[in-house]
Amino acid sequence: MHTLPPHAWDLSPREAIALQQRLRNEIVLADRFGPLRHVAGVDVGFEAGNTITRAAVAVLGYPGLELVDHAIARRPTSFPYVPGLLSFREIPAVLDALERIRTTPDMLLCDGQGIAHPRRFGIACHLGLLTDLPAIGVAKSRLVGTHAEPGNEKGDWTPLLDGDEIIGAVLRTRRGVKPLYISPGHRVCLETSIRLVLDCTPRYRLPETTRWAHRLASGPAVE
DNA sequence: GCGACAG
DNA sequence: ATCTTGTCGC
Repeated sequence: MHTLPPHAWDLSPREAIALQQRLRNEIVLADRFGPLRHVAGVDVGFEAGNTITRAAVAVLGYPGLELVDHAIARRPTSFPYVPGLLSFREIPAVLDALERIRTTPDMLLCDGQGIAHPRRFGIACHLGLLTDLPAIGVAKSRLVGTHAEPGNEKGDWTPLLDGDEIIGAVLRTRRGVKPLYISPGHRVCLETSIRLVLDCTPRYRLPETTRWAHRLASGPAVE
């Protein structure tokens, strides 16, 4: 697929934060998309002592969830892991992988937060904006916010709050497992994000999109 | 100054 | 994220 010309990536942490403050105003938190035919999982892994970043994209049919396309890309790691600035470390390699995809997805499920972020600009917001695709943040743990423990059944959820602002949902995707932290990234609302994630999670704790992307990004160094 | 802190 | 064996539970 084709992606928009991105901004510079060789930024200092303070410049990166300034960019987030500027780009956060472009985020759309309402459903802005047509029929869903393909959903994609995006994930990143590291090799050679973190010096190489490996990104993977897995495109699945919806609602069947069968793998229809995938791509992997590697590039030297150029930004450290800094809580709140994850996208600057991972997105450059992800864009490389997206350019190798044949089937442009209708929705991205990203590993990490959407607006459940100190500046409401997690990796799902950043990637959604640069690709102009609807994007949802699916995180395995919390970055910011407070919440009550959701019920124990699949589909149970509680709001993730920052003060009195709802920034996401703590969602039980399977009975008795640790909940996932869901938050919209771009062109999708929270309610739709929750429904989509549940639709993509028929059996395990993580969505099939995430499982495929993770397998490709962290599995045996093939391709 | 003392914790917290996506991946 | 990544380094790593066995182990508890359905």
